[in-house]
Amino acid sequence: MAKRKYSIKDIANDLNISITTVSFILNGKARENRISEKLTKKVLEHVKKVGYKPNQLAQSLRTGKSKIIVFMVEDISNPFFSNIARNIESKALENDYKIIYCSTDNKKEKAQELIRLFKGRHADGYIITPTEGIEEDIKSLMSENIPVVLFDRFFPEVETSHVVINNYQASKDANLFLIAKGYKQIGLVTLKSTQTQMADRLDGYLDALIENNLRPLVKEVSFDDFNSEKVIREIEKFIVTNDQLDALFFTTNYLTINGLSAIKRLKRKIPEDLAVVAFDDNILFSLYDPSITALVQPLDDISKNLMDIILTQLKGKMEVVKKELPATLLERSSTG
Amino acid sequence: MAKRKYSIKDIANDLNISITTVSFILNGKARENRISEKLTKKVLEHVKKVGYKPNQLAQSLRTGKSKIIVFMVEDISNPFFSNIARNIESKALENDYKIIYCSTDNKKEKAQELIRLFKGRHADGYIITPTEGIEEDIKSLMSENIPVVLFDRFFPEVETSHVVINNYQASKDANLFLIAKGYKQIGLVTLKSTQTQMADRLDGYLDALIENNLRPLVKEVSFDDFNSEKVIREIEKFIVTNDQLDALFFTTNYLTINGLSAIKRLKRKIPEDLAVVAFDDNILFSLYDPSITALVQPLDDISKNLMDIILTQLKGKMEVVKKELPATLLERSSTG
DNA sequence: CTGAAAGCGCTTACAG
DNA sequence: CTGAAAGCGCTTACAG
Repeated sequence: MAKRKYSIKDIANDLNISITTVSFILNGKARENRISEKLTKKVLEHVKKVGYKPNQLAQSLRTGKSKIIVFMVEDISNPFFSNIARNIESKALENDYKIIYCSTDNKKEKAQELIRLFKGRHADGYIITPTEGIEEDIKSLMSENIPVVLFDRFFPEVETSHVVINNYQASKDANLFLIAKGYKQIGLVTLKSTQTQMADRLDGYLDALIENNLRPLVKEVSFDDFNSEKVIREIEKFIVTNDQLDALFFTTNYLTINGLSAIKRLKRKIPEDLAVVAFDDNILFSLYDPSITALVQPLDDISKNLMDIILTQLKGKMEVVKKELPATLLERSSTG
Repeated sequence: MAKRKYSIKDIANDLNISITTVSFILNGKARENRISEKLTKKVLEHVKKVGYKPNQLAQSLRTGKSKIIVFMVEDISNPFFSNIARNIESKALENDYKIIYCSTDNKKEKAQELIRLFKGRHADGYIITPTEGIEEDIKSLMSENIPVVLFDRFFPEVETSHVVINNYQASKDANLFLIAKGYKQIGLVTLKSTQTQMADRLDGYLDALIENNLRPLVKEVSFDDFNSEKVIREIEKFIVTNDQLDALFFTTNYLTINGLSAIKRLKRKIPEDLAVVAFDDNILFSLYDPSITALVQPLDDISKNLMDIILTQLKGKMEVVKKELPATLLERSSTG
């Protein structure tokens, strides 16, 4: 096993001072404890020379802080989440925090179990895409003054920090864009979900159509059926049974991908037979033939805001910050 | 802050026994310390009733184990890695381990810094896609008896457990397949790299061509230039200056994606003008028009083997296990 | 200016 | 069968 590590005690011994003094100096409390500049410098130099690193475990046990931030998302293998993961990881490391990730599969039970698990492990903070039904778990974290930031979606009735997209406006704008292009029968393919992001995307779509006296046509795919083949068939059926459709708006990445499969199988031409707009971008959409018009989420900006908020809270400023960032409509070839 | 947690001491108090006894029972050492069945049962029931969970931090400090496995990959936002991440995460959790991930960007310095960081944090084990030049760091971990498993690539001269793909054979087979299909001028687009996986893919290609008296034509994109636009242009140039090419074999996911962009810009038809085979699959390849023939890596199998090996080592059996798994050629439309 | 000592919550060698 | 005690490596209130 690893050799016994060089500890604060060894430093104290080497320098013939007490560990208290070493600890104060290491924690930047030399001044307030009126330790001489000379001694401070001497200790710091020695520490550097021997390459001493405090034992994080012991610090954690003593201070109750683990220097761990939990990044709990729906599915880490979804590029939207893994790209954000990538961004926050480096920022966390810079600030001496580690990120532990986990995937909930959007299942309430799994989310609750994970929160319980990490509470037991004294995680210092949480960045979460909440599943439905975990309001109480979030509240309980907050009542213990543990930093929490939600993203992608949130609970309107729970006062939490969050970073989301202007789902309503983005969705509405995308549909107004389709309408302006002359499309008259725009179908919506979305997930059966009461979560804010989905509700807002639906509302944006509905309002755009209603304001223009167009008839909404909504296909809700249920999340439990999240099996590609099944989803593809559901979308195929939706298209076939609504022959008047001339455009489709998909509310997520995955739905779009499955929708493209469906359209391909039905041999419908994009955009001649059917225009397509996707919520959320994907490398596939830029390379697809034709390329797919998409609402692009600002990944860097989302990541930056998430980390800013959680780091501020970790420093003890427990204010609630709510950010709504704009998605950008990137017009490509799938919309005529 | 969080209320003081219910500790082993409280249990001992509640039940009027010593913490030693509680600890033995909790750690399944009741039998060997000849603690009565009756008492054992009583303690276990009480523990369950009050919902006591041992403080992992204290256990870690005492035992020197952190229950953390580091998952250090090239880039967690690459779907190949995030899919494996997803798989190993659940298995780790089942076994009471957490996964901390980090991305090296394939940079030696970043990899070394991260290993140093996590050694300081007493990570229990490491799953790593090594960058070039970190042989000594890997050796140093192993010399301290810390479990390490490499994957995707490894150092032939360092005796480490690893899980890789049969890169040579897969690459050779894919090219033999192209040759059997009648392609005569097969170009290779690969990364400038001395790492095993790249070297083997190159060798497989070379042998397939040479055995069939065909002339190899290799384009090496340098990794530092890993900027999409630049890569696309390099590939465009490669295609244009080698007009006799009738097929391209790409050695990675990203190279293929950029290659498809290049081919599209040049308005070459796949497979009529140029056949395409990709090493590693991607959702894009199945939906692309035409769909792209790919060497599919067995993600589940890779993940399973990685976890099996590391968990065995974590249990103390420090044997070196080397796994080479087969990639499967999935024939689609891009190869005629 | 500086140090001895308590304590975070565990595990385990030792003693009985 | 069971318990008192040391110790993992820190931080910090208290005392001088």
